[in-house]
Amino acid sequence: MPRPRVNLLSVDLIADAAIDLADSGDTFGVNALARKLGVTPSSLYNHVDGKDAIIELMRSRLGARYFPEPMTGEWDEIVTGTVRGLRHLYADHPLIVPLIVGKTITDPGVIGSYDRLATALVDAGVPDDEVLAIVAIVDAYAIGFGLDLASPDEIWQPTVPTATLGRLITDAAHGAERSDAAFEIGLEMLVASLRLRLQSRR
Amino acid sequence: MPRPRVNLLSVDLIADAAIDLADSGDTFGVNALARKLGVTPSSLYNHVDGKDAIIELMRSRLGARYFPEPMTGEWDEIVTGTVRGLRHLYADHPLIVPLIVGKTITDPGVIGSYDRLATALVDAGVPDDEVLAIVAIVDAYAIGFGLDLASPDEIWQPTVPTATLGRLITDAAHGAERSDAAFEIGLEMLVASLRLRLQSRR
DNA sequence: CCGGTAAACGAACGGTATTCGTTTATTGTT
DNA sequence: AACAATAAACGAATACCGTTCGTTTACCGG
Repeated sequence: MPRPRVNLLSVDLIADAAIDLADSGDTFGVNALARKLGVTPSSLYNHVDGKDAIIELMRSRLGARYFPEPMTGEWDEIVTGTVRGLRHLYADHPLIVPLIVGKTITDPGVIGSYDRLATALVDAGVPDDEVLAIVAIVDAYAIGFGLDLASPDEIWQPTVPTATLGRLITDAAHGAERSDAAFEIGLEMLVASLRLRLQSRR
Repeated sequence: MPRPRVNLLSVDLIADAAIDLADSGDTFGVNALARKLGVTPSSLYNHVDGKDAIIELMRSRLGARYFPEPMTGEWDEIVTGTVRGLRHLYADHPLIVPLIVGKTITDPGVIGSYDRLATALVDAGVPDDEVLAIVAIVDAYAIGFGLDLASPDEIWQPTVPTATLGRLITDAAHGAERSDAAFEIGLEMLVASLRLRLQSRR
């Protein structure tokens, strides 16, 4: 097929299809993505730089979707807003997490979000050398709870009898709204701890 | 080469070499692992069930290495001990994290560790439907801080000017011991929050 | 009208994980 | 001691995967 009259692909189309593909549970890859788009794998390289670039594109697009505008307000509002946004993102797209974990973040929009969070913490009085750690905690907290909400029965798969875990796993499947409540309480605890930490530094 | 007089491979040899390979930063894979062991890829399948099984084996071996005996004591000692152990594990082997994240845990030893943690929390009075969430938080906290300690300058890679992040990243490289202090404080906060949560439930 | 750009394809390359059949050393049994 | 079964290595083959490159051809600007 030569160049078609109307383009079959675009960066946004690829990003959206990639997110759908990852969400579907089928193993993620360039070939599968091309198949889903009804296109040859090589065609994708006219629009995008390869697999890693596509993944970074997914991060960017989801970031824009869940953080349409910069967080504003007091530092604690920015923290809670960021954590809640991340939690929703990871909960809605849990299978994206293994793809992006450990990969370097380059997207300017996402970098900007973390930068604003870091700036807010610095402005609030958090010592420089703890800001990155706190940002990491915030991120980890959201990831942990997002996964917990979305896939409670797939993380552990006991093949031997357990004292507690097996029972909890079967019960937890029905506790999504309870997980929600626990998340809110945990978030409140997190922010309270940060407030405490700030006061002791002043 | 036929069957050699003395075995070239064993499950433990494979597991250790796999951990070394992942730690080295070279892209992890069965072929590369076989190369490192001076052996054909197919030979590995005489001892091991494939890539995922090897990864699960790494988790198991590292678990045994960092948690040689079951945690005992009060619930808060078990929590802090587990988090510290996980942190050391992830900090010493940060490149393992992307390999194991999102993959189902089947190793009996590792399952047992989580099971004992869950049991301790239940015994301490944590409501059933929050135990899994807390275990997930504990895990996420360790992962987040482990990565923070081991690779502070690779997580973010700003290509545009930032207000705060860029400066913090360059400074943070020299702050490993500060990260250590922040970790301990964060851990103390975590346990304090759990204690508070327990009291309010009684 | 014509030349350059760009978007698709198809073919090919090197790499990966995995399977299967083979050789042969070791072990256990009669 | 002879022999069968087991097991550990290899080599070849398979079916992918991500990526590159050359080719075709539609579109757009001068």
